[in-house]
Amino acid sequence: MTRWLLHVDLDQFQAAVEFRRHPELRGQPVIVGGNGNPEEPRKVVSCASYPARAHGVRAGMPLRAALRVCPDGVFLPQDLATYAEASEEIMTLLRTFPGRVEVLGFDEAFLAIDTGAVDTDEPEQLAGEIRSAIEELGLRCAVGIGDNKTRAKLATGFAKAVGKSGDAAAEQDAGTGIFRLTADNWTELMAHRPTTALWGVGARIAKRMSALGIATVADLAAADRELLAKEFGPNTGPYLWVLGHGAGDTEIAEPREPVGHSRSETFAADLTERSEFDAAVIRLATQVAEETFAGGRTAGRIGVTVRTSTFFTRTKQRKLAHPTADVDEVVQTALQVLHGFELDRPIRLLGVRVEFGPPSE
DNA sequence: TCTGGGGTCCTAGGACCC
DNA sequence: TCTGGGGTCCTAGGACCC
Repeated sequence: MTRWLLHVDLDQFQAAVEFRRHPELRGQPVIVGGNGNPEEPRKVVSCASYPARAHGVRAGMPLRAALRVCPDGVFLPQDLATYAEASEEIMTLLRTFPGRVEVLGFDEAFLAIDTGAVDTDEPEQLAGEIRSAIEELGLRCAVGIGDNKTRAKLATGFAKAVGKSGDAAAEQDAGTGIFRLTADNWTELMAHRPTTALWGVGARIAKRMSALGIATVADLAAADRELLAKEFGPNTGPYLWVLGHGAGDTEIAEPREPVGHSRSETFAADLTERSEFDAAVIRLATQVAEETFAGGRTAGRIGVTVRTSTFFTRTKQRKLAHPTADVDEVVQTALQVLHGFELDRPIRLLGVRVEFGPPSE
C-alpha cells in the first residue's frame, strides 16, 4: 500500500464564490475586501480575481492602493458567512471521496488516500475526479499530489503555475490543475529555489538562514543540523533541515480542536481616550466570550493586543484561576489586562483573545 | 500604498519547587 | 557560605500561514 497526500486548493476562492451569485462579473477584475468601498482607509484586499491580479492587485494590499493600480476594479465587501458556507459545501464534497480529509482553511484541504501500486496514475485519476466534482459546484481548484503533506502542498503551486503568471489566459486556464511532487522529482524541481519557496519558511527565517550561508533548498538540505538547532532551537532547527529534503508528515490531523478564539479591530481613526479603549475592549471581549461559550468551550486565558499609531504591537495575557463560562469575568479580566499597558499613545488596533480551558464539568 | 483579521506553533526566560 | 540541577508553570514575543 502506498499513502498519497492530495492537497486541494480552490482558485481565487472568495472571488469565485462571488462569481457564483454574480455570474455577470466573471472575467472582471473583482477585488474582495473591507466593506467594498475602495476609499475606506485601513482595509486591505482579501482576494483578487485573476484579471485583478494581472493589474498587480494582491491580497493584503490596501484597498486604496488596489484602486490606484486597478481603477476599473469591481470592489465587493467581504462576506465571510457566505464563504464559510461555500467552504463547508466543498469540505462535505471532499469527504465523499475515499480517504481522510484535513481542513486547512476556507479554501484548502489535504486528502490522504492509500492505493495499490506506486507507479500508477491512481492519484491523478482521483485528483481529476475531485476537480470535476468541484467544477460542478461552479468553482475551480488545483490539486497537488505528494508522498507527504509538504510535497503535496508545494505541488499545488506547480499545478497553479500558469494562473500565477498573471497572463490573460490565466482566467481561462488556471494552470494544468494537477501536479505530482515526490522524492523522485524533488531535487530537480526544488533544489535551486530559494528557501522561501518552502511551506513554513518566511522572510525572517530565510534571512537568518542566509546569514548562515543557506540560500537555496539545496543549501538547506546540505546544512549542518547542529548549526540549525543552535540558531533556530531544538525543534525548529531540525525541522527546517527535514523541510529542505522535502520530507514531511503523512498523517491527517482531523478533527482539529481549536485552541482559542479572538476578535480584533483596526479603527478607521486612532482612539485617544481611555474611555474609548475600555469601550472597545468591553465590546470585543463580550463578543469573543459569547462566541466561545456558544461553541461549548470555556475560557482559560485572556489575552489583549494593543497596536499603537506607530504600529508598535504588544500582547499581554493572563491565566484565569479557574476556567470560566462567565462573560462578565472575561470582560473584567480583559479590562484588567488592558490596564496593564501604558496606554499613553493613540491606539490603532485592539484585540481580545480567549484561550480555551478544559471543558466545563 | 502607511501596513486586515483569524489562526497555530515554537522559543526563551523568570518564578517556584524539590 | 554566592552556590546545584531538574522540572513545571507562566508570560512575552516571534514566526508563519490563509
